[in-house]
Amino acid sequence: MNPEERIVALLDLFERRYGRFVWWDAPTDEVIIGAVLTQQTRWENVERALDNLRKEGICSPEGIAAAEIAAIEDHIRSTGFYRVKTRRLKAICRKVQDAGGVGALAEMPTADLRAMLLGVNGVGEETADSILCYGFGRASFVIDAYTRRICGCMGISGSYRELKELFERVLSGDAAAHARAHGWIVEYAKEFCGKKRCEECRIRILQGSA
DNA sequence: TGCCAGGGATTAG
DNA sequence: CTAATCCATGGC
Repeated sequence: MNPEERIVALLDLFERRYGRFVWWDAPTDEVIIGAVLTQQTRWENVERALDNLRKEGICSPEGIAAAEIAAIEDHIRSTGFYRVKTRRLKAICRKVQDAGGVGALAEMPTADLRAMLLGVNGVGEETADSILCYGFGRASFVIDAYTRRICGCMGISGSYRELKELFERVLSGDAAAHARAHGWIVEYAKEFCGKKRCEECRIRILQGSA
């Protein structure tokens, strides 16, 4: 099987296993903030921080932009790296505001919006794609550590761009399919890519030969 | 107890 | 372009 065929087989396996569920369904405001908070951090710890921000009514670009540094640091401490993340939140929220708010961003072409997000200090490719895919419903595939791990098990490796383009070729512009596929990868990886369960993982059989 | 989590920036080779 | 290091809390 060639790489494209392996991805198709992988996604078929996932759909049969998990069905179609929405992995991350949150308002655009929260996706922008959550995407930064989840960098190198377990989601459960991010949820606590988001709860804190919601209670304070500052879980939005406007809220973060107006809030005190020390207050934000305190609310997001559970996510680790709280000082850099506060700086990053301030940076991206300021940028969103300057651009006219999320409503204005929603009107932008995907490529332009992606370039804009990447221009923010603290927003790399994965964070930008998460925001595009889950916050703005764009067909922009997210490559994370899990995706790399699973691709590696199928004998597929490559740069961020190469892997992203591989998935996007297979998913052909279907934004909802992009969101589902990445969600499946994370669920599967959490279930099987811990040390022990690796033997139970069925992905290796997708390598095929030749 | 030590290791690692849904990264990114910076610096060095 | 790859590798190492820093950022830091929380859970198993």
